[in-house]
Amino acid sequence: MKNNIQQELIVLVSAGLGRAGWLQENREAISLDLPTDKRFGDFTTNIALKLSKELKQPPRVVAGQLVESIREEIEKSGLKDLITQVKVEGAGFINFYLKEDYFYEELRKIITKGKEALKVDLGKGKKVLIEFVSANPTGSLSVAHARQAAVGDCLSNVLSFIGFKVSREYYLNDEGNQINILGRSVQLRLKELKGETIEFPENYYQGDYIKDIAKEAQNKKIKDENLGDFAAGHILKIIKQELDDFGVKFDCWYSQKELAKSGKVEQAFAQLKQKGFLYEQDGALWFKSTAFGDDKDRVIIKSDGSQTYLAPDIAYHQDKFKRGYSWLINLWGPDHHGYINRIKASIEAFGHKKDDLSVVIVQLATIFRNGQEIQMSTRRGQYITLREVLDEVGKDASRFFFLMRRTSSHLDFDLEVAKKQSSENPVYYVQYAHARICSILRGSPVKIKDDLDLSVLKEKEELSLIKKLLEFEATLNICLVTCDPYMLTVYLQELAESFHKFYDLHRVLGQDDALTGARLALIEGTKIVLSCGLELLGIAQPEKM
RNA sequence: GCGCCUGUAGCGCAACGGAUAGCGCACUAGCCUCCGAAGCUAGUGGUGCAGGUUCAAUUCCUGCCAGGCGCACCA
Repeated sequence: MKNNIQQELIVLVSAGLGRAGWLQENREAISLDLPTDKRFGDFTTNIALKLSKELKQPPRVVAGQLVESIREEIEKSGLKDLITQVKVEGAGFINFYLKEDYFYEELRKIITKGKEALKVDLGKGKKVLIEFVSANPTGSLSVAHARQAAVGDCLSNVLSFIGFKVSREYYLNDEGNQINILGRSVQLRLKELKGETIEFPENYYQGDYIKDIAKEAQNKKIKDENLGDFAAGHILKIIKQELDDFGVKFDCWYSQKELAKSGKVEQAFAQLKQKGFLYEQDGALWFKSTAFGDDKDRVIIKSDGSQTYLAPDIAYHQDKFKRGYSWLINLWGPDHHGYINRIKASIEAFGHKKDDLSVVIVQLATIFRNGQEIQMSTRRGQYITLREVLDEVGKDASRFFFLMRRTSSHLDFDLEVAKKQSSENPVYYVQYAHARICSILRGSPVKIKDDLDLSVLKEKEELSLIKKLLEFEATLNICLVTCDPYMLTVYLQELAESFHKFYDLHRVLGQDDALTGARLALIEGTKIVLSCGLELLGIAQPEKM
């Protein structure tokens, strides 16, 4: 839809450049954008500004000549009847003004084809693996995980909507140090249950849930050496339930323990060794990550013979590619940013491109309660959990909240404020628009006909609402390019605003049939886009609230 | 010390390098005999500091100031 006309306009500009004799091979791509200000046409290009230096002429002079060439090209093209004006404005922008018929036809596509009309195949079936959350099964999920879950799930939704074949994966650290410590923590609580006086080490897990697990282990007579696995399994069930309640489902839970058993780690080492990227020093085995731009080489087998965390992770990422994924996206916390170079080095060592892996750092959400920051410490069990946020704020509001900031930005979140202002949360603003539309549609005696005449929609608010609907596709593209779904939340607020403004000034029902019919179609189209956007966010689309 | 993130209105946040820097909360003044006032309209008020690149800088680069996070043969 819009992509098509955008492409056609770019061809026109390009032809205009050719006519003016300014077309060159190595010129950067012609950009044709939606103007930031709606008064400046429907599409705009700054190509004349870019060219002015090279041509040693003032921008407006260049633009003036170019616009003449473009006009001549338009006369010869199929767009002749759709374009009302092309003119130079501002510093030297060339702005295109489209006939309203174009927008009416695009709206008609949305109401006749529904959500299908909003789809555009940017992914072409490319297989992408999104790994996120991947929290150790040693305690309930924190708000940091909650934000990752919201972002990862929504990004997955968006990517599948635009034609990618997406798998959501959770890497499960179900063995190693942390699991051992977890097991010993339970063991100590067991001793405590038997009446022994214990001293609880600083680095052990201290939350009350450990005591609950200890009681259950006692009932089931779990042997000491199995306590770690038992506790991890127990906690994993809790985590799965928390994610489920948050509306996040994973396609695959990838077990580190299974990976270790499979021999894939050793195979990966053998390949790296063959390629000359491993060496021994100080009794340890090192990966030569500096060959790919890392600051220093990294140990993968310690001098005591055990593996570092990096070892299985190298094999894990290699295995992702072996499973047929050509694009990997990892959502990591900011504590992992130093880890990016070494893991990218590893995929390059196996012959993949650095950009085949996109690492998105999801910044922390800092939680306040009554203005007081809550310090996070998993081991002491002092942290706000996903569960608490869900219970206090609800799924829809909390998902929207986690998504409404750029993922790379910090998020401050006072639980008390969020609760108190919950009716003023932006999610309600968007949902309210949807419910309002449903209410009008319910009360309408008139039905939307396929052959209705939309050209009666001439009011400013009507046209800007239609144009806003057509920006949906560009919004999804921004989410793709930035690997960040937050722009969708911004867009939906703008769309809701555009609708509310229309609603306030113009009545839908009770007009003559032609106008009521057209306006019903307009709000039906708005409902479709709102509903689609909310669905991608994983948020309810209430018909009443 | 090194690396990453962030400095925009009283507070919380927007702005592919573009045109008059937007929105919510708060505050002020209005709008329901009429499709949902969880809404709309108007007003108040702003780019941390200093340079640089550019026709154009909130955006890119350098330095400084401030806040957050991370810098293991931990996971």
